[in-house]
Amino acid sequence: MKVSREQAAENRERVLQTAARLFREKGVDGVGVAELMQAAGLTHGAFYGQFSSKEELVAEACRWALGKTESYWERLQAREADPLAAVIDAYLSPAHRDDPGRGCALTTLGVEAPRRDPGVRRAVSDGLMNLLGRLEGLLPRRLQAARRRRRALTLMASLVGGLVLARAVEDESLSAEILAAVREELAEEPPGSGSE
Amino acid sequence: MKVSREQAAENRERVLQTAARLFREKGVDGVGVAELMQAAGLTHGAFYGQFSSKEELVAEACRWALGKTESYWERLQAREADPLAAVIDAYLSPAHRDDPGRGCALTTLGVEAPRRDPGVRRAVSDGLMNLLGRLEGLLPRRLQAARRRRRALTLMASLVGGLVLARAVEDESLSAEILAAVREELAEEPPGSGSE
DNA sequence: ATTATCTATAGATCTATAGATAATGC
DNA sequence: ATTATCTATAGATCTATAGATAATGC
Repeated sequence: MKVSREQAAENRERVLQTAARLFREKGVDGVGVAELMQAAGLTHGAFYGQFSSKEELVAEACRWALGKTESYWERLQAREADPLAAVIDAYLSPAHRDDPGRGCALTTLGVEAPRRDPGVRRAVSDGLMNLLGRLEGLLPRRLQAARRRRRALTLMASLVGGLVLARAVEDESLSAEILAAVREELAEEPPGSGSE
Repeated sequence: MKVSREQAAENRERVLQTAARLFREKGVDGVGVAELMQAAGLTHGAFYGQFSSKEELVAEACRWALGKTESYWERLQAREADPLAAVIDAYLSPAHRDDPGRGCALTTLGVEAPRRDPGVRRAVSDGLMNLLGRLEGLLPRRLQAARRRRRALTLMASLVGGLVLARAVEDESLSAEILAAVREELAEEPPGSGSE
């Protein structure tokens, strides 16, 4: 049965959101189109009216997920007294670690990007560049632009790596230690010193 | 046809090495047992005489790959004047970025660990702990043990995240910029200051 | 009339196993 | 006799498509 144009757009959005969650949780190859569509409350066949291939969906899901992370950072920036510390603490929190399905896609889909279609890599690149821009904006103004840039790149790397490692290990106490270590070290390093 | 016990051990080792490479390159779900065995020069069926399941092979391949990285670091430590700088430069080199099949498994299999069997997580945890121990040993002695530990954890996170991001992006110049930024920032930060 | 969604299926994969084969090693 | 490897296949999945259905929107 056909649905209204509006309903169809809603359905598509729901597929995208479901895909973004399942791909992050189980990996792209760990989720079939049929399973995905069932989770979104639609049938397998309806998928190909919405997307031309699974790979196209992967790219759009990456873009969608990274956009969500960016708008989350934007909200933090608007309401927190120390937005940089807020981003770091939220990123390296146990809650983020334990919820990859809703978390930053760089730590999940980002690792799959190199072996996927150019569209996926494009989506990840764009998302990363946007997040880097946000981070740069949170760093102290007194730093030279080139320093801020370098600092933002390294910060992003530490966040991503810290979360990946905290998720990878089996031992809960080691995992908590990783999160705390990176958090503390990022906080302590005089981030605006520029005086090496 | 049966082969000698020695030959059988060689075959098993070759399967392990092939698996460690292909899993890192294409992801665990991206390689079938049949494809893998063919690449190792054996038949599909021979696999189940060597391993009880694909998942068991994944765990052993993780352990094998991380062991290789550790012995590589050990070699650097033995022959380089500044072994810490050597490890960092090698890790964040374009050569490492462009050869995931032979590179550090934390950046590839590490991300898959959370969704795999406990044996895989165990292998990754053990490998990571060994690498962390090596890193701690490379940090300046004058630092307190707790500081060294924290520094090693953060360093490892920056290395892993930097490599993951450098591989994820499409744009070669952005990728090179990421590697250089993390390398420089890790070198500049007075790694033994302890004077925040 | 158009089109979003449905059911059903083709064709290609996947892991794992069963049973045969042939060389090793007692 | 044992056993590492082989061929062949079962049974379950996977992506993608073809053709039917039924509600929307002109």
